[in-house]
Amino acid sequence: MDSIINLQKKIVPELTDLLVQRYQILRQVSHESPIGRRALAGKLGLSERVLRAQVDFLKKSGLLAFSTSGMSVTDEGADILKELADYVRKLQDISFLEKALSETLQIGRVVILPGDSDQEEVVKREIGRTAAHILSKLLSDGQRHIVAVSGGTTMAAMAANLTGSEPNTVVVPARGGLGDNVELQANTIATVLAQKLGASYRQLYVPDCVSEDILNSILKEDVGVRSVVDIIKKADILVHGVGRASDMARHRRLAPELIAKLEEKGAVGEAFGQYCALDGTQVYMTNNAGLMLQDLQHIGTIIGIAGGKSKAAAILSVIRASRQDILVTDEAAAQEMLRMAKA
Amino acid sequence: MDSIINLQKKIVPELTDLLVQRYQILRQVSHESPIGRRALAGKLGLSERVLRAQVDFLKKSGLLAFSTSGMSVTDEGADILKELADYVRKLQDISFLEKALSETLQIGRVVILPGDSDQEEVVKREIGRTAAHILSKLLSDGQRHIVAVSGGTTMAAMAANLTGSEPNTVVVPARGGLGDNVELQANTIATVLAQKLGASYRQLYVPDCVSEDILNSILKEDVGVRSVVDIIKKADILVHGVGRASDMARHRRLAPELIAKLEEKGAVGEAFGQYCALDGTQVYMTNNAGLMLQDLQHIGTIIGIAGGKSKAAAILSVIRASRQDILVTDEAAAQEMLRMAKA
DNA sequence: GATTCGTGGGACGCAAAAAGTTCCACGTGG
DNA sequence: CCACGTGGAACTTTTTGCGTCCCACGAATC
Repeated sequence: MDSIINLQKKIVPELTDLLVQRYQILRQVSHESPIGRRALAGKLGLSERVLRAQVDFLKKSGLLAFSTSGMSVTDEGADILKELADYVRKLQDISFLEKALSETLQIGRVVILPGDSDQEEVVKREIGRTAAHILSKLLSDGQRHIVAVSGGTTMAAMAANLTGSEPNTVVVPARGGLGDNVELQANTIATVLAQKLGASYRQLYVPDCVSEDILNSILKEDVGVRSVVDIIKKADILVHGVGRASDMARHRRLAPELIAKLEEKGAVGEAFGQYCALDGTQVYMTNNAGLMLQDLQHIGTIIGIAGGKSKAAAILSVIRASRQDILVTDEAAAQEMLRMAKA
Repeated sequence: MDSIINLQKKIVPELTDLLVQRYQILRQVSHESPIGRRALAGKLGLSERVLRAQVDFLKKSGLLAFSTSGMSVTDEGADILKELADYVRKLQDISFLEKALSETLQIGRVVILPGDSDQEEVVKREIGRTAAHILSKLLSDGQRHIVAVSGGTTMAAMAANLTGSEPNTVVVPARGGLGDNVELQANTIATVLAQKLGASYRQLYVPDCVSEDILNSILKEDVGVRSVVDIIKKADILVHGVGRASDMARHRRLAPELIAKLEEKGAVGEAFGQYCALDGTQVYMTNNAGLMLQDLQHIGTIIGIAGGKSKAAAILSVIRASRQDILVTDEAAAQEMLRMAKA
């Protein structure tokens, strides 16, 4: 049942509005019958003409009956209305979720894709594709942009789906490298993204887990790293994924005592090197070059992309710790976050 | 799942064509990729422009990818296509059924409504409503029509749903009265129908089960009956229901020996007084005034309306026995009839 | 009993979207 | 090197959607 709804949203998205509109008309009529066109149009905020088109259809379908005193729903219409209720709720839940999340968490724009990334791999792809679309729109204003990106599977999904022609844009990693899987490193993502966009890119080769002294000396002496860091600090768009703190700590092979410390302080989420607790406090930041928390306020647009019920706490912590302008996530994460935020 | 499909067919039927079209495009591309617009449009019998609109949409949705050698489906498109297959099959089954039945039984037009009248009362209503719509269209050509109707619940459902303004039309019962339930008699149906249409009507008061002698004397002496019969013989539209032979025989309270004879000869279906066997032979005809089998060939349009899996054999027998121009039935009956016709 | 209000139905006309048509630059394969 | 089929785009025609106004009619109120 859910799969059908998602399928339809994908293949005939224009149906949703129409269906919801007809449902609303039917419902309104059932509550206020008999009611005339003009009054109904007023109630629903529709023009009389556009309402008439729908009403004529519903009449032709035998769901509405007309009398001299106005229209009312037929028996069949009442049956349909009852069945339709569930369906529309499912269909609408998402836009409702988007609004609720946007208001609760003070995020300018929330986009939610149906499903759960944890369960269906395709949802993560969908998040990536949607984020790609949003980024693409942002970049297409003709101005020069500096885009900072993080790593991760979701970010990779975004990069894979991006196309465009933005020769003025520069793509940089938000922070220095992150071990293991090359394909998911910020540097790699930045490269792929830049190539897809026809943009230029700069890379930042700073290993993780270096001591502060070594890092400082690199920053001082390595003019290549210096110049890239300077560009990063001037980024006006930041796109980042979100990881679960425990996963990321293990992934980065942090020292056991550090992991213990993170746990103790309640770190649940991680984004571009900063570890956050559920209440939004920053618990720890990896010792690396690139964007710092204090840099975020100067960035024009911060886009977070992450999904899956298991990541809800992580996403929430990151949102609370930093600012967030656009969030692209999935239904499962959104519902869980809303539940947590209320508690 | 089925309920959603029916719901959508009812509330947003215009989606169906669109969805099927997009599905067909996706499928065709997946089979012949890479393929270009023109070739694809040719294959699908679409104009290039209308195909392009759909193709652009599918591209925007990330289901189709374009290269210099043509278009092909993306991974996501392939997933969608797979899921879509079941769905479209369900959606299309009916139009497929309509075509198959129309060809197999040599009926000009077959209209099938989803569901089973035996199971859901609402389906019978739907059949009536659809038939009403068709009749209404037929009558609205401004010409003078004589409409002959039979009795039965489905016919009553049709009459209930009819509206129009056809003062030139005359409605008559196809044959003489049929005992018991007044509301379902042909005379009553004709009256209701005429009133709903704003048409005039004539009634035929001839009791069932009279001897041939009495019938003949009535026809000779009763000038009222004579004149109505003359009108009936000139009918250009016949709308009739179909009954199961055994039900009708019991309903008409035929003599036990006659019932036995009917059974022996394999009567399964009944329509306006004629009993038919499954192979299309006419087994028996009630002794009454009105339309005879030989009159049917002079009638312009014969519309049969009946549904329910249990009536499949009856409908099939009647179709084979007489001519049928339009058949309105339901999915269950249609499937069963097709199965029988193949066997 | 007259009047006024709201009803559904219908008609006109403009604007925007859809669809038909045609052209062109380009990559591919012979 | 050329012919062919491609995608992209521009232009024109047609259709449709929708705003607007009007009318006949029944009901309720005065």
